[in-house]
Amino acid sequence: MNGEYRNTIDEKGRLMIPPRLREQLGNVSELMLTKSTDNSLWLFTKADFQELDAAVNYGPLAMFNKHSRVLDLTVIAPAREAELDKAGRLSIPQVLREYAGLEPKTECVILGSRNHVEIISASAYDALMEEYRTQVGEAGNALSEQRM
Amino acid sequence: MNGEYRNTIDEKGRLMIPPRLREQLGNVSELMLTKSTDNSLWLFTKADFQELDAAVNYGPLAMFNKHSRVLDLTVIAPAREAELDKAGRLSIPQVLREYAGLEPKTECVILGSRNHVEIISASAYDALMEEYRTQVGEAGNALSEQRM
DNA sequence: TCATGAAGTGGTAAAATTTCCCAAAAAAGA
DNA sequence: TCTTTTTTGGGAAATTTTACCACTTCATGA
Repeated sequence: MNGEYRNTIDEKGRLMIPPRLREQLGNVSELMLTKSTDNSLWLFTKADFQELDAAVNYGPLAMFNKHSRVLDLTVIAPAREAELDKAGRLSIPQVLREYAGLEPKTECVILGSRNHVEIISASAYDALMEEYRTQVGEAGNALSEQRM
Repeated sequence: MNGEYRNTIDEKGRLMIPPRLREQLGNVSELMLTKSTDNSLWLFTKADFQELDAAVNYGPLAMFNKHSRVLDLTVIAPAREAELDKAGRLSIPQVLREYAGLEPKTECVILGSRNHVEIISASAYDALMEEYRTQVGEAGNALSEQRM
């Protein structure tokens, strides 16, 4: 999934997902919306989310595993079922809106990334990009060494 | 089970469990409420709790196994039967309230996680998240190595 | 024994929010 | 330009939340 788009949250807390991204999500109606790790939100198809959930919470005693618990409480547990209305809009529950700083009328960036859509306020996005652009070189070197 | 919600304990020590989570608990009336590992509480259906109990206390000699005993005494043994009233409210026994720092009028976070609901005071939650968010990268790496 | 009151339990009605849907407006494509 | 698709806004219905009230139980002391 790819593509960067911008849109504003309307007065009712809804965000329009561009048709291209809807299509890439498979025009599926069952979605999951959750917190990411950077004050942004991630939107998955339910199937993809469940795969992630299963990988994090593996086995009946996962709740006692520190690593599982960290990922579960930060990313998996906060997830909410979501779907797009007939006009392709996503309504974002209040807890998630607050986490991502998405008050009504906020401009935000909508990014297609691999198996999910990332939703982030424009201001948080700009700040994040400023930080990440300084790290691109380093990240690229480190990753390519790991893989070769 | 998924979803994050916030609510306050009422003057009588009761906490309203949001309809979405009630539904995910299967609208069952027989529940078990117990201590978790982080000054929070876990709410299970009786069936799921028994499953956990069985996983922790495996075999007739579990009581001699140090690990079983640790988990049993900290998490399984303190469990109390619980049920929700017609308005979906949970009354929390005093011992458990004290463990989790949940006095009346305390704001708390209610999280659906896998097969249970986690109940934690808002202040404890914020502290925990601050800690956990710094550990997400590490946890993700550790888990993905284990699983591959 | 009975009145009193505190603490817990159960319920209701109104207010606020969310969800769902429709239709007009705008944009895009032919 | 005309048709089709997309976007925006708003209204109505349904749900959820809040605030409040009534009742039971239990302990106390007159």
